[in-house]
Amino acid sequence: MRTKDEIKQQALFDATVKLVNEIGFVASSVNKIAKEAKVSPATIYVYYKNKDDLLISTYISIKRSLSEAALAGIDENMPIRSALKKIWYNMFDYISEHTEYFQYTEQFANSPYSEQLNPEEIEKHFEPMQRIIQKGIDQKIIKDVHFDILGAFTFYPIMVLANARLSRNLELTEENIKSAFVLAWDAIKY
Amino acid sequence: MRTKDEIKQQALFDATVKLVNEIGFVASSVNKIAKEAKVSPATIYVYYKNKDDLLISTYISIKRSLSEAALAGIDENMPIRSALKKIWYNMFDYISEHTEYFQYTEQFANSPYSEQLNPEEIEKHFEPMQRIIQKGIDQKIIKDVHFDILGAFTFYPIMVLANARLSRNLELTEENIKSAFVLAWDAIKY
Amino acid sequence: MRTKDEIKQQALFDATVKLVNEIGFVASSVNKIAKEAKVSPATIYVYYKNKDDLLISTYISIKRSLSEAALAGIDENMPIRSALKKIWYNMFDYISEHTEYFQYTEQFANSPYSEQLNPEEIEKHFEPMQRIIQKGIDQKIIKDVHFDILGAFTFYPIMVLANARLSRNLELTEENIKSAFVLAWDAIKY
Amino acid sequence: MRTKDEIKQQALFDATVKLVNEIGFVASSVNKIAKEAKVSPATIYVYYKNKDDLLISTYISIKRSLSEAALAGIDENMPIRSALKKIWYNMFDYISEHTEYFQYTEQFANSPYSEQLNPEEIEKHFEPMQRIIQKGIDQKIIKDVHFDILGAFTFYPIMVLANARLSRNLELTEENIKSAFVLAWDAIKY
DNA sequence: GATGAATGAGTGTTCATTCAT
DNA sequence: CATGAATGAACACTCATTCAT
Repeated sequence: MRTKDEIKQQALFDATVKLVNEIGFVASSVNKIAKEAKVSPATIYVYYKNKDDLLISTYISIKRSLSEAALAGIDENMPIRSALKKIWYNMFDYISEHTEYFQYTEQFANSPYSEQLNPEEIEKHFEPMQRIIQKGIDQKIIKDVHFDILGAFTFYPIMVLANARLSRNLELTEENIKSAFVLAWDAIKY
Repeated sequence: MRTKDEIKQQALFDATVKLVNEIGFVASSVNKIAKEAKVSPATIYVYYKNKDDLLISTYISIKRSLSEAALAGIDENMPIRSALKKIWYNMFDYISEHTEYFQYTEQFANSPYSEQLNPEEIEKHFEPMQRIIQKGIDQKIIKDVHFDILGAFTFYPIMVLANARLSRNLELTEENIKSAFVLAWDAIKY
Repeated sequence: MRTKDEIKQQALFDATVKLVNEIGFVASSVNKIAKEAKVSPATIYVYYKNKDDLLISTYISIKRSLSEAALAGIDENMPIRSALKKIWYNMFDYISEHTEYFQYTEQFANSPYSEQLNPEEIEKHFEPMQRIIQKGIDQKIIKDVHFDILGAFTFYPIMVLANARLSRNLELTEENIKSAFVLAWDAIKY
Repeated sequence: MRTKDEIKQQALFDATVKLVNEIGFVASSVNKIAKEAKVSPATIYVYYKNKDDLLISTYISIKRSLSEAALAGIDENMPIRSALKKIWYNMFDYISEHTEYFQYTEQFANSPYSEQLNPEEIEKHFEPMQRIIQKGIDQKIIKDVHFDILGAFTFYPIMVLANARLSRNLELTEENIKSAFVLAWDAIKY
């Protein structure tokens, strides 16, 4: 019964994201998630080893789809700046269309669950970005500093700006996004 | 009658920060915090209204001390770039000396507890930074964009770089900090 | 899956009544009731919404069975006096056989839990008595006064006399019950 | 400091009665009573051995004052019926003026605290009633049955009728009180 | 595979009481 | 005498997980 499986699993994914957004990580119990997904709590243990597994799988799932969205339409032969700009706008689009996914990852990344993650599991999805940036460094278009520093000024500000909790006063207008990319580029460009 | 015991309150603060760092927000129960502070669980309710109050007060306390540390030695008549650089290094120093405080705030800010915060309670401590930046904008030294955008490229990257969870591969050497400030300044300068 | 266990629910009912009798309402905690019923405290919440629900349900259950016992063998066409006498003796029998049920209701009725009761929920079981008395009034066999007054002299004294706490010195002999009914009848008869 | 003592003790008495009425026996904790009386919880233990002692003393206090009120203007040489009628009206007056005292005694009498009472402590206050009734029996004015039975039809119905919880539908008009006494007298008269 | 029942261990909080001043 | 601080034990209730079907 392949179909049935996937419907339940999707329902669990949706319920998990929804609940964590509405009531937070702490309050999102297995029973509540099960009820939200209209499934028995025991059923969760058919699909996942335990609660941690459910939460971690949900996180990975979102991260994978974020990276796919970010890389849509990217060709590694594009000019560096154009490629980064495209990625930037892709991310903003994705985040503003899926704020609930994004907020889930924010909560997850700062919880101890994240320690159970194999970091490479996530990083591999973002390798293309890393490759583009490395190319920029090699071509002396981008500053030659540690990748984490570049990332902190390229991608991380997106998270801050898209996070309603952290940027309460900022509207995500086209104008503002454009300005933000200018700052990002000025920061990293050679 | 006995008088309230400053030492106990400090022990509760320390225990809260320590436990949240070690086992995370979710697992940090009142009983565990009390045991860590070598105090009865009931005693917590002498000093705080409830668990939320304890966590929120701890957060505010840290934020206040971070802002004080950041502004140490700052004179608002200093040249803009020098002032920001000083703040930058102050923050790095503080965070690297108090990683546990910092990690606490990261977990807190992404938990639903943060919704109970009056945002102005925190923002007021960071007004001097805001004033310095505004002066830079007025003097056409800093780009004229929304403050939240400037902040996202000035102060938030510090958080990422100092956060061991997010920047696993980066060592916080003098060299790296220096590089990072260059990026920050390039991002925001006019 | 398992099915709900009638035996467990009965055990909870018995344990609740027993404990309230032995140690009183105040001291009858959920954990103690669970232990008495040889059940996990959590199991109580499978069968009842919360502690109040358990106590209220237990009360309603007893009241229903008391009214059923009181009305056993009653035909509304019997002569008024005979019917009331039969009810009287039924009540005494029931109460003396189930002192523990009765004492539970006494404690319950004088606790704030009783305010959560829908009064009609209870009263509906005692409507037949009310109808018999009304017939007595119509036939000028019983005094034409408010039903609550008649009740206070008919049924309530049973409670007092059967209550060991209130009538410590009285033995519930056949003789005494007979005498008591004479008083009740003299009080209400036209 | 005699005066101060009595003020505090009175405040504790008032607070106890008030709280038990408002939130019930179960919820009336020592700390809450102390706060209501504007006194430290520790102070209660200066005046009373423990919580039980406070509750029991409060009960005895009320019972004594009820009996005093009931016997006001009673001369043991009055005709039996007049004496009883006077007592009856006294009780109604007292109860309707002090419903909070009365409700306290109702809750107390049905709690396990009452087992710690020396019954004679209370009964001695009601001896005059008992003597009057005994005289009635001797004079063949009152039925020769056990005193507890007579009491169950004389004084207890007052409790029911005055108890708002038990007689929700009854207004305590002059008319109704008069009717009720007729029933009481008819019940016990020879 | 899927379920609701069942649970021991734990949750945040309040309890009656004692301590130190 | 009078107090607020302090507490271990208990409170009602929920947790993540397993059981029996």
